[in-house]
Amino acid sequence: MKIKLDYHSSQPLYQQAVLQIKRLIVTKQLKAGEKLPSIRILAKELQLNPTTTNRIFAQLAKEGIVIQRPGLGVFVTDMPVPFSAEYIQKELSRQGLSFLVEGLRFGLSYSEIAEILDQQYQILRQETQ
Amino acid sequence: MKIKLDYHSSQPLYQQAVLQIKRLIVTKQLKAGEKLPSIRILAKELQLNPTTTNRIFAQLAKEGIVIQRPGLGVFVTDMPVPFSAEYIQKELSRQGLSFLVEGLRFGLSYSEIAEILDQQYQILRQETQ
DNA sequence: CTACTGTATGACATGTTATCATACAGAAGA
DNA sequence: TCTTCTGTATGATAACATGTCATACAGTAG
Repeated sequence: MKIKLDYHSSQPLYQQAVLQIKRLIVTKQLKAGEKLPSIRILAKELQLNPTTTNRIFAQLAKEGIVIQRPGLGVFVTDMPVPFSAEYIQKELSRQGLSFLVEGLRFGLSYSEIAEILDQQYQILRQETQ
Repeated sequence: MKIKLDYHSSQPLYQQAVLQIKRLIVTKQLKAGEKLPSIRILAKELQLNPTTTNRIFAQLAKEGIVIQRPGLGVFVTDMPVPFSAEYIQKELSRQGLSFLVEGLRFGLSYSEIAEILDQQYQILRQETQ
């Protein structure tokens, strides 16, 4: 599975993995219905404990992104996002504000910050299948 | 001090406060050289323990945003940001990617996500003095 | 039956978040 | 000098997050 973890980062490994799997999904490198590696397989691949790997999938399942089926495996769902528009707006506003304030604090202008966002989007687009 | 904490949020209180003080600084509601409330005063104001309040300032001091001076108080610095361009680029790219992937996962388009960022920026602009 | 899957539990270690209390030391003004 | 403000440092405590490790249970398919 196309996941790279930074084992020296201050970001928790399972959070890094969650983001990267979401990334694979939004870029359609992982499609709805597709099967992900099993807990034990992914654990070996990422050099993590199976319990930690399970936490990755449990987090994704909690957000309705995958479904874990005993005896079968973990699959990408094709359901719509189970969150209200208000929640989405509030949550993204919080993340956007944090991103923005950090950028301004670093001395960047708004257009420079927006450009970083655009850069990341272009990278995602290139990955998109 | 113009700080509002969400005591029911999953975000740590001290992190919320750090972000809000940065926000006051980038909007120039707090200017370079200006004195912030003392640890004990802010602690009462925010209903926090002085130790927790000190953590807020210690974090800001670590990022070079304020300076703590015994007997005097806490002051906004006027120094440039002590981080390399590479670090800034990497850090903001990470935050931007996370923001972007969350938004896409929520089913928003890139322009909708960019608009949320713009909304937040307009709010900041209105606060700016 | 076997071998794969996810699930559930406990034990454990470390770090974060936060409260509480106490003591120390620098700065300023009366 | 004395008092009172300031930040600093330390130790105890608690709950939770993060992560490892091991074991057992249960569902699915060949």
